[in-house]
Amino acid sequence: MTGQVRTVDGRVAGRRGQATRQKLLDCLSEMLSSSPYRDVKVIDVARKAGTSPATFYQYFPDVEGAVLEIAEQMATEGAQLTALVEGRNWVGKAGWAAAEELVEGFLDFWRANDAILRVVDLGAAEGDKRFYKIRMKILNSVTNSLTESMKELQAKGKVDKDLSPAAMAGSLVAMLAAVASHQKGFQTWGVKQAELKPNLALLVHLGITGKKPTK
Amino acid sequence: MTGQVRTVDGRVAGRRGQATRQKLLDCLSEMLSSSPYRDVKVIDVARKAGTSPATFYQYFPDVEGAVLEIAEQMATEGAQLTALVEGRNWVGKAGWAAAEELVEGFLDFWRANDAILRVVDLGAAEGDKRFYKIRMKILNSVTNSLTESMKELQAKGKVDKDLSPAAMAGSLVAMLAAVASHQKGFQTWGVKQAELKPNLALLVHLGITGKKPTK
DNA sequence: TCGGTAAGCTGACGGCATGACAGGACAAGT
DNA sequence: ACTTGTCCTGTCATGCCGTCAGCTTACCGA
Repeated sequence: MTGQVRTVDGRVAGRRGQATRQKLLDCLSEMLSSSPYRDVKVIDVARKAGTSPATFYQYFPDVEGAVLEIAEQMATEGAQLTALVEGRNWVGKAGWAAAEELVEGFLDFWRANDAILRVVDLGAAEGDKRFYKIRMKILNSVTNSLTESMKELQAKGKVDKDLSPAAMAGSLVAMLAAVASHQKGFQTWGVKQAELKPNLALLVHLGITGKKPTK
Repeated sequence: MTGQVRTVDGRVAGRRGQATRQKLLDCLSEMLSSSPYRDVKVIDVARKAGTSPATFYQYFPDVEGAVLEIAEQMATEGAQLTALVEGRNWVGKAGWAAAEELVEGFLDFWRANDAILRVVDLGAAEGDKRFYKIRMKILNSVTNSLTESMKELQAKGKVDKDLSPAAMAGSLVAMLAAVASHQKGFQTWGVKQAELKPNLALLVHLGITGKKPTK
């Protein structure tokens, strides 16, 4: 499917090579969590991985290239987020549960990958299509499912027809992503995690169904 | 109030110095719009401003320091966003108008300052308190006003009392900020600007009042 | 008009990251 | 032990960073 792993100069990487490569990715990932993206240097990553800068450049064109790789891996895992929405029933108590679990799952995923997601967000906002695509890959899985759910509700006449499901789903998902990436901020400020989740769930429910949830 | 403008080594800047300083800030601002934050180099900014790198370091400790300056200026202008919420009536038609104008004003402000806001967002997400403070300065003006509005509605019994106004306002503002910073993305994808705004306004209205708007 | 003083700017330099290359180290098969 | 292809590193040219001494410019009081 994805073809073999190759070095920058075209050689196929063997077992040892792949291990080194992965170690570099892991170290980079760690560095992204601990220091500003702008200050992450190839030489530091290489040192941390117990190798030399030259080795880094054998597997990646530059830091950005390696980041894209990590992001790609994460995006693949992120596809599982679809499961949070797909086949859900948005009516009655089940609807409230669906909203709650969506919020929960989303925040968890974001917390687990916050460092790399920050960089992806920045890249996407700066207009880099490669990052944008990755961000889409993650968000689309949720957005599309939500859009479908809303369309169904519209078809049954339970939601105003003049709403754009895509825009609504997109806005909700953007909200979740934004809140998720500033979770620490909310905490530092006055808002507790416990208060945040029900509010988000409420907004999601209101947005999708147009009605207050029955808890 | 703000004291005099000073160089890094403590001298007070005169008229000429301030002009140079401002020119550097303008050029930096421009560069942030046209190239990735990570790739903005002091030497490029200096060249663009028709001066030397050494001059840059006379006024700013580093690129980040200069960015903070720009962000500070923007945050001051951003305080006017409060006007979009303060003293608003959220009942009936006026409520819908309030929601619409809030969304409109927010997206406009973001579009006008997207480059610097991206960087502020990143800095805040990375945990830098200085950037976080600036982000707060902008968002708080809106968040606090919204929180007050909700509390009033709660006092009148028009909104559930078990909701946290702060969390709700924070979530809504975070949503607006997120959607605003990915406006281009939404367009590139299938969602049109014209569809986006009413949906956001609807969500804001639903979140604040708990009810569907009367248009 | 004429210094004197402080502001303003720059050339130059050591230091470090980048990115390329060639050659040596290593593992696996014969 | 030898060969082959993979893997790593020493080294080097290049370019940016951040700092300093020192030069130029503007302002001001005598």
